[in-house]
Amino acid sequence: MSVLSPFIASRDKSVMKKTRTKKSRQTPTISGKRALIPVRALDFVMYNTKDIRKTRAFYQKLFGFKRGEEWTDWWSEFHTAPLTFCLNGTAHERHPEWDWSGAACVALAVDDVPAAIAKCRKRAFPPRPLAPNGKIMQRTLVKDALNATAPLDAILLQGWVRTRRDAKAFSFIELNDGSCLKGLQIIVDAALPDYAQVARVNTGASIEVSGKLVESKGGGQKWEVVAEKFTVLGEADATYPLQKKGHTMEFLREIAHLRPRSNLFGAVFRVRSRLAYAIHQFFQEKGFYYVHTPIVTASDAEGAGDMFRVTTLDLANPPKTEQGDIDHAKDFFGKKTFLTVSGQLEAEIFACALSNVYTFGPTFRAENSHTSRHASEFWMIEPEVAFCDLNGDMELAEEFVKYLIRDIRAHCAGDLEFFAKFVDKELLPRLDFVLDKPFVRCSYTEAVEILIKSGKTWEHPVAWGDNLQSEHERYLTEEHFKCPVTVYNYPRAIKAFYMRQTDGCAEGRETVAAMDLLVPGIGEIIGGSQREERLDKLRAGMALHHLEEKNYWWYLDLRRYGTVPHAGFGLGFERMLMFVTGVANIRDVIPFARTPGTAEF
RNA sequence: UGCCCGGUAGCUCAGUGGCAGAGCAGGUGACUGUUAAUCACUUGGUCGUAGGUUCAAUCCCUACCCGGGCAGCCA
Repeated sequence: MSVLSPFIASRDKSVMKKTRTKKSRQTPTISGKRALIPVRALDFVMYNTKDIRKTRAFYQKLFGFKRGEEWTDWWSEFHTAPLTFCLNGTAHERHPEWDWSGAACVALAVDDVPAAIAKCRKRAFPPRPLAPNGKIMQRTLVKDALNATAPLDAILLQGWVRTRRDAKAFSFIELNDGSCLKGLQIIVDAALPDYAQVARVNTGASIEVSGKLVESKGGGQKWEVVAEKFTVLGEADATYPLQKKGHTMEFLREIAHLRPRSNLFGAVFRVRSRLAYAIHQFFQEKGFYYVHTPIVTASDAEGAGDMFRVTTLDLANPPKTEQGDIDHAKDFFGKKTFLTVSGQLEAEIFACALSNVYTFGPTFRAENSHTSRHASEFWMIEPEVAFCDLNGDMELAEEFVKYLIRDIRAHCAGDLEFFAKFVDKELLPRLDFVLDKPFVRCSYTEAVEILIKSGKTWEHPVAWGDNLQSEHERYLTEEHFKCPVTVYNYPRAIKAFYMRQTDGCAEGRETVAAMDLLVPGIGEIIGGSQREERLDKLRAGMALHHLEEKNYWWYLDLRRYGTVPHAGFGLGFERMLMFVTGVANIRDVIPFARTPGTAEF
């Protein structure tokens, strides 16, 4: 077969009309010696281009064919080779088997029409199954199929095989498409013409099945699908790492590209998605505005851990000043820059304009932490509220945490049951307990007294003025109160410069309006404070922490012009997710975790 | 970063100073409306890497790498 000449659909109104019919979108059609060959969205460029020479130039550039080469040459290559190319900066892979459905059309004049059509048919995915009424079937998600209220004569499912069990006259296939935890059982009768394909199906293969949704004859599930058409889309051989047997979390972490297909991680990431949604919903319902704070920042001393440097300087040969130091003025931003550890200072700016705001985005800590609850890259939610004091802040934090738990309880019930069964038996009672009870509020000073009176021997001794250690926080929330605890009013010296000094403190017992929300099992999940709104006190705080005012001129301006009391907090998104799912390691609630020494995927 | 534990088949793990083991997965066959199906047979290994001790090291010692736990730092 050879293609004689290109024919752009838009140049011929009659052809253009045909391209818009549904039928022509599915299969090539013939009109005299002209074949209508459906192509995918990319080719819409051709379809819409008025000037054929521009189109040629576009494809010349795209495929690198030279002027004078026959159109035929590159066109045929276009249709035979899987191509990778770049359009509008996006890399696409041209799969050799295209799904023609929904495609635009380009008309070609060919000398051997049947051969051209045969070629196209071969390249396209098998045609979408037709329902009894002749319409193309739409895919049904497993989640929706399982919720069916009546049998269905025609259903189309696509997904991945979890397990196959062969019987004498048919096979059972458990299909999962990630839409929910549960899979759907597929029955493939050995008499079916497609049955030969079942032998190619192992755990992990991707398949497409159409057939009838019927009530299951066996126990264990309400619905099952009796296949009428069965297609293997992608095989998975014996090297597929996910087996039917349970895997350790550590092993699954090493195959982060496949672990979302496991029950546990599918559930974790569905809940993660819902939790993110619930966070926005909570704040939006309360009239908070969402602020995007910068990820690259020049503020390097917020007292929240070590920061990652951001630079375009040649590290092997950096520009130097006359004194021999690295000349940061020559760097991309003209100064030293870092990845942010918090959006709080910027959020304060917006709170002092829009009143109620929140941020929700990634933050970065270059701490060399090797624990189950620290990551180098994590997401944080930071509400900031104008005209709000510490009490209002604590109330908001409590309401927020309870709202999120209630939302996940209501919308992720199936996934939570799975966690309760396999991850943390106490999960559901604990979540309900948290919902029922008001959080305990306890001042730092009271907490220190409780710890001293406990009679426990501490690895780290308790003394007023020292930070509460992990063991102390755990004792308070897990043993003493057995409930989430908000500890507030911490010693001034151990907290950040921007926290509001408490009025009327005794000499040597100065505190600031800080609060930490501690929850059983995880420890600190929220840290927040009322911000110092008085210019003179803020400057004193900066002096105490040895910070240079010139680096915070804009922050100080907020106190110079129309200052207001305001407060906010930071909630670690992943820590909340750990609390809600019972998953013990932060690396297992992040799709692709970044921790010291690990940035795979 | 400190302390502790671990690294043996694709996965989960036993094991011993003297020929390397099981279950699951894979393969073959049987059986079966099955539910991580079952039964029989079977393929599969530089015992993390590099040194050292020893007649002999997967095992004992040292260093390093990787993973996990706890602590610090924090959310």
